[in-house]
Amino acid sequence: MVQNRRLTKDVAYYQIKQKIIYGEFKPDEVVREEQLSEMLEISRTPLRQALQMLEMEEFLIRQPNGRLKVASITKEEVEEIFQIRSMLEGSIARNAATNASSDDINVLTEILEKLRQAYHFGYSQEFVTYGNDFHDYLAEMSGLKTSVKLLSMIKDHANRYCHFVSMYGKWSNQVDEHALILEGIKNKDGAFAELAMKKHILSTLKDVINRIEDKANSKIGNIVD
Amino acid sequence: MVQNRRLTKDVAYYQIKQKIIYGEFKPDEVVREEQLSEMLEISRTPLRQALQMLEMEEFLIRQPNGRLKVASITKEEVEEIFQIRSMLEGSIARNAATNASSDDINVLTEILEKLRQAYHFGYSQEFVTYGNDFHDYLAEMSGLKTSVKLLSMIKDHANRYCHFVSMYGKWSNQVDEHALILEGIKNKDGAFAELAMKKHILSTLKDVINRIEDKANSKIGNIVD
DNA sequence: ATTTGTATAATTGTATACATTTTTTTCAAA
DNA sequence: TTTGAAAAAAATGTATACAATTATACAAAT
Repeated sequence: MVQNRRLTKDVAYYQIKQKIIYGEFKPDEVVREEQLSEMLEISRTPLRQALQMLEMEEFLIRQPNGRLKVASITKEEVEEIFQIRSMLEGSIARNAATNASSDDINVLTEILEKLRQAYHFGYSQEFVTYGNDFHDYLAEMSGLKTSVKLLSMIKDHANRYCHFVSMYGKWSNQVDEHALILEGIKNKDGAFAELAMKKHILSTLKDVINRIEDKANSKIGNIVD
Repeated sequence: MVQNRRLTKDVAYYQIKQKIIYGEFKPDEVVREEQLSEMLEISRTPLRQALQMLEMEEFLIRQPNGRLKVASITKEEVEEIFQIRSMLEGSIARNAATNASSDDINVLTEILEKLRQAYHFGYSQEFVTYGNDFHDYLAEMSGLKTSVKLLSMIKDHANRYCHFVSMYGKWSNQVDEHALILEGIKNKDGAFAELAMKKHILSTLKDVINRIEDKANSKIGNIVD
């Protein structure tokens, strides 16, 4: 009998990654294996598997002396990540438009409506969730496995930065931008959907950059650049 | 004293990856830890670190029962990889053109000349090497760390496929295409360099696809699609 | 006071033993 | 002959012991 097991390494991977994304582990902080294995109450063996994964994703950086430190976040890297996202998600939107079934369009329409409601009532947590749902559903539709894989690797880095500069509730025009993408998909217009998606991602980047400048001006928090 | 150590896991990672790329381990073949640890004469602990890396890069696929199998190669995935490469390397060429120093241009000119010679004399091994050198040097120049990282992950997958369909010596126009990219860089024309690079990558994809069709027609070898 | 060398502690790297899960085999009953 | 359950084997998952490397503390020399 084959069943999907919940492996210790995967749980550890997720937990450590969350701690990095949400700032419990700070940029450039050194993490030790014993410390982590005690914290997560697991042995070093599965822990090291988890650390290896995070090292591959460059959330953790192996120093020449073998110690691991939490990756730093620079503004330039975040800008690059959004540039890459605009290209990858652009392709995804184009392919999704080509492949779209009427069921797909119904699902996306529902997600968009929930996004609109969340925005209207100021539910920032739900707003982020439905936004992600929209993008994830498109990714699934596109069938572009490699693009989706690469995207998943870099998205969390961008999310980390967004949390770092407290982006929640700072988005502008996101509802309309998503609606425009859906418009292209409904019309099976791949080129339109691609362009709308690229604009949307770059507009999101602009929001993030504005937020960085706001924080820098008001001298709140310590922004790494 | 800090020194760069040669870790068992890294050696194992490289060796196993080579065996996958060059077909010693075949698509869908199941690999066992004990088998590999005996073959490489290392214990399971560093081996498992290496396997974890290859799993993250999707050269190895973890099945629900925990067994690892060598990833398959489909024509669609290769096409997608080249599409992504054209985008990433396009950006890289654009940034490289912006950043180019006269030293950089000299280095690239030398590499191009070596590439031309290798092509002229039919040295296919050197031809591939200098081609890679050209792209790697641009990648370094661009300063786009994330793009370079993602590229390195997907390139080896494409190389694997190229070896699979015996691409060596089947390239057309590569010398001229590289020359055109260099032209854009010399003129600091980012848009031109980006376009030339994109065309170059997609032209390479076309070569690969032609090769697939040739092989399919002549019934040589077993092509996965 | 600064540097250098050495002993000690701390940390990571590796091997191996054990636990758990999955697969295969065996063998009896239908 | 087929089926199914139980036992055995084989493979992966985890914990731990040990080895090798790196960092620290501190005394001695300059």
